[in-house]
Amino acid sequence: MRIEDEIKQPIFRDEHQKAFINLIYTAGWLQLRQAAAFKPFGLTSPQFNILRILRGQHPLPATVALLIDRMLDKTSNASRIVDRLEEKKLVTRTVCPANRRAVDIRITKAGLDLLDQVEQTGVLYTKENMALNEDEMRQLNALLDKMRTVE
Amino acid sequence: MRIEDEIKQPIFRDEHQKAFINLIYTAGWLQLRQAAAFKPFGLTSPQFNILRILRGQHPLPATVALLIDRMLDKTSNASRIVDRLEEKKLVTRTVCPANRRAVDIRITKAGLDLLDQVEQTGVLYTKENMALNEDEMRQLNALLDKMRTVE
DNA sequence: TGACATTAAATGTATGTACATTATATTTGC
DNA sequence: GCAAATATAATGTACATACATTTAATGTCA
Repeated sequence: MRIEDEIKQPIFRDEHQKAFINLIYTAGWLQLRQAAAFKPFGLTSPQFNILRILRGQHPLPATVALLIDRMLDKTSNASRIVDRLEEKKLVTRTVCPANRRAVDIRITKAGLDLLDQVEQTGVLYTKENMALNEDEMRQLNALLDKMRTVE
Repeated sequence: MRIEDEIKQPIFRDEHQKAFINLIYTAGWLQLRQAAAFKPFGLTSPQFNILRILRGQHPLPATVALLIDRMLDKTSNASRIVDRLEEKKLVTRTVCPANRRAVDIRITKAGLDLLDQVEQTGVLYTKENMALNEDEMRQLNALLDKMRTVE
């Protein structure tokens, strides 16, 4: 369905305004689908993303600062998302011996297993979620990268 | 900056995964810029969007159901966003005389004036926020609309 | 060394998101 | 006319976002 019909706004000021709204709407649409896929596993999207970063570091630890650096949403509060993961015993938190201001965060066996489980359902980033072919995906990536080249 | 560098992930599984992450990242990037523009006026993005829908209806009222229907994020809680706008006296809420289950929501003069003020700064949906030309915007809109044609 | 700045994470507060439940009002079917 | 179903908005709860402040450890340099 075209964005005009999705939000019942027949006319946009220009293609810029329409692209802006279309982009935000489509990202929200994708995130809803992803959140629904995570739900049976008791995970939210940011929790899943942090687990993935920790697996990338494994068996080395990550600090909160490293998580923020790698996160999609850098303004979100990594500390509190790690709280939830720790409660679920998917990560551990220990004071870094080399620098006692920092905290070493590590993914547990249970965390690694849960990631595997989620990924085996194949719900992630797949063609089933996005009706574009390889070439269209490349065009989209190029447009998005270019869009952000302001200032 | 390419998405690879923005989130310091040099390799993606495929263009689909990259497009997924790029889309979510870029939407967040746009929303941050927009939120920063609204901040001097004491408005958040969802509050601004609801004011715009109400202006579109003005001088007719809108119900909560109509707001949800028109909102970009249909799962957000319109009732509570209207609470904030009412506290700031930018909208009024009265029980609909024709159907006392419904609530008539109207934008006030102060609300209309505030919208004008925000828009006169020219920060909205403009070329300054998105480094694509008219033709690229059209391509982007087409790709996004097509992307959502699954199921 | 000791005052001061800087770094790293946690905490506080307001708002929003996601989804379930509740409270009323209205509609429908008998 | 009245009980049950439905419609409409508000409320409750958990989590996340945005951003300011606090706490504690470390670095710097007179």
